[in-house]
Amino acid sequence: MRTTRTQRPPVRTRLPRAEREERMLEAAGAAFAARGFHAASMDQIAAASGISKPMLYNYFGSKEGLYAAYVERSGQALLESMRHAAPRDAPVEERLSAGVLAFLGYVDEHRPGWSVLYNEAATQGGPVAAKVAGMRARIAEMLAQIFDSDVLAHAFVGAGESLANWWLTHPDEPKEAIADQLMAIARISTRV
Amino acid sequence: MRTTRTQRPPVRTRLPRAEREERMLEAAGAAFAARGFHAASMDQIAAASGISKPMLYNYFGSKEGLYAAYVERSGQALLESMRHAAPRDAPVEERLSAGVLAFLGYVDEHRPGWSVLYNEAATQGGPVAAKVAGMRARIAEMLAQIFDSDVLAHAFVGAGESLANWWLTHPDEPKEAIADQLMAIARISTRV
Amino acid sequence: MRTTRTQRPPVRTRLPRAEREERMLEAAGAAFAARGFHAASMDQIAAASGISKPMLYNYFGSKEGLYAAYVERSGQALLESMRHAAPRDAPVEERLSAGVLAFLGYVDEHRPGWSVLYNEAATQGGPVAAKVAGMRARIAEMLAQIFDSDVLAHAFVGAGESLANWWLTHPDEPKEAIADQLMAIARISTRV
Amino acid sequence: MRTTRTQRPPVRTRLPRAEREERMLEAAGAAFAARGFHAASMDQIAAASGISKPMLYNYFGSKEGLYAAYVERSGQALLESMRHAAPRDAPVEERLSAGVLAFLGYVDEHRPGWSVLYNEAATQGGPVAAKVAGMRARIAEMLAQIFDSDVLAHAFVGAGESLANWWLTHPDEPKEAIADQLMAIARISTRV
DNA sequence: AATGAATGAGGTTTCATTCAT
DNA sequence: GATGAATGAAACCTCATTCAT
Repeated sequence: MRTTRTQRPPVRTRLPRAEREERMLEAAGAAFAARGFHAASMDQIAAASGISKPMLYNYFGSKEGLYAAYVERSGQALLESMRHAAPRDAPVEERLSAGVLAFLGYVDEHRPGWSVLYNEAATQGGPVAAKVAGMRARIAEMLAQIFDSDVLAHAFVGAGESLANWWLTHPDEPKEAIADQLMAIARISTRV
Repeated sequence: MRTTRTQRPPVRTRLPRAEREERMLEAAGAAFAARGFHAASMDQIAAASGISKPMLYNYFGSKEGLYAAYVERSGQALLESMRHAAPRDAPVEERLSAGVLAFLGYVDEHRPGWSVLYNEAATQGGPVAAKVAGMRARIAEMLAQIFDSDVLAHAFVGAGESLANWWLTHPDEPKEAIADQLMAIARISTRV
Repeated sequence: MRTTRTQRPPVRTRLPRAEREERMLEAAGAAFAARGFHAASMDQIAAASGISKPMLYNYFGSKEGLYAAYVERSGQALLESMRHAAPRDAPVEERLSAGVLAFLGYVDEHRPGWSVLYNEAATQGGPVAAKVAGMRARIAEMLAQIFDSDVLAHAFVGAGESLANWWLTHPDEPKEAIADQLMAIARISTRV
Repeated sequence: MRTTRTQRPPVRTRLPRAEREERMLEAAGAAFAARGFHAASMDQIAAASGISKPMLYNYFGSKEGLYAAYVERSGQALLESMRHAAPRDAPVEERLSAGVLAFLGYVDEHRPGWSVLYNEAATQGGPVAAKVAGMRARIAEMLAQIFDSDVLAHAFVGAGESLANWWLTHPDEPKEAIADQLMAIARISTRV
């Protein structure tokens, strides 16, 4: 009447912690991107990841915790991919171009991640917004070194985000074309 | 039991319909801007506007209806202010400059409105998102005529939005300085 | 600023009280029959009767009052129509037959009335149920004089109600055929 | 904090699913019978069954679902009790008599169930009414085989229902007496 | 470690009823 | 007498969260 777990391991192998976490974050990202933070429900996420709700709470503490973890992971991945796009000692223009391409590549390959990051830009309040703002600031810093201007750097970030979103609804446009346009703006801006 | 505002209203002056609506929209805007659509509650909005919940429903039908009305009003106001910023027959650069200033002015004076418009840009789903997208598209069209390029127009919109948000956290910067930077980008972009 | 009503009568003639009441009851009956007491709303009834809600309250005091008035009127009309169906000094069988036909005639011509009377028969609680029970009791009494048995009288009432409802969903059957069947039961019952 | 019923349950014994369901249906039946579908509230039912509202929704999906489940259960129980009242190969009169007694027995022992079934006969609309109508039709069919007449069968059902209700307010009358009267009507009707 | 089952709290919405004119 | 406009109260339902196993 009660299952025994004494002797030989039962059939269902216990997943390693990392993979469990991965699955949860994946499901959470899909839900958050599709319906927004509030409209996504822990029930859905648990069901979609095939893992029970108490596990979600065990791993992430709360809905906000799960959200924060997902945002964190997405942000880190984006930063990482941009940072390693070109060697540090490459010429400025090459580094910028590689960064832009990396950015667009990330958006293309991690739509939910990008979607959540972008939407959360503005959701005032909460420590999550701060995290996103911080990440954006770090990107802006990277650019500010190039543009020599905070304002221009922010403008460039906004232009990139806007184009990325526009691109998502015009998928025929090749990634390189988008990147070229952005580079044109950048090239001129640096000369201002 | 409720305070009256004027001199000798016999008992409790019935507010004219327009003013009531105005109050509700004001409160709704504040709530939506501060907490987002889902997290804002009709209870809060009713309390903040000093009007009972059933009235909210009587005027706007549903939470979505109220939201839509607010987005509509904010969008129209922004468009209007940009459209009338300069005479139609003024030189292109002047018109653009006036539009940019009008845009920044609106953001400055209607933070909740801007906040809601900007945040809801991406909240997928719902007919409201469509409305916001439509409005953004109309702005982009206005610009596309100037830039001769959809892509550049969208990039410019994004740059403007991003700068507007950056500016909100750096209020010391004068509006005109921001506008100048945007104009610089625009000026060059048109020459590309 | 305030309408004057001093000299000549304004255009919209004031309805006489009786007709107003009639209209309200008509609309109320339709609503109660169609959706039941609780599901019917005063808003609908007011709208359907073309008279404002405060008038409803002025005339009937409350929703229950309106309901009671409608039930009362319907019950009286049914009783009346059965009572006057045949002269008091007619032979028993003729009186019964006439009563049965009058009953079916009422059901046919006043569906909402009948519907409300029949449905509310059992909705326990409230003084309205008592009124319906009373009316039914009076019909049963009329019959008890004929059948010499309370029990049979109630059985006959039930049979009649059930047939009436069955008939409503089989309108092709002529009224007289239904009446004949009922009479057959009655005829035998009296001889038991 | 909640009382436990048995001897040494460690803390708060988790009720088996079946019993929980049973309790909910019991409380629901009482509420529906006493106040009708609309007037009964989920809050009351939850409180009366000592189980939280979300559980009600978890088990039955909605108020209508709970209602449907209760009606279904009551109807099945009534049908079952009538069907098994006498062996299929018993003489007609014996079967009918046993059925009538079973019917009265059910009414006597399951007042709320009967009350709900009887009231819902007419509540127009909804899939629940259809279910009740179906059950009544099946009873009528059983009878139609005996009476050789749809009309008489329906009349008999009505007579039975009416007598059952009359009996509920005259509990001194022995069940067998009521059954005898019904049988008398039936006996004659079959001979018509 | 892992989960089915349970709930307090709060959400949107509607309704009968009543002012103030 | 007559009504548009207003509201307190309560309804159904859902969700993040946590026991008890």
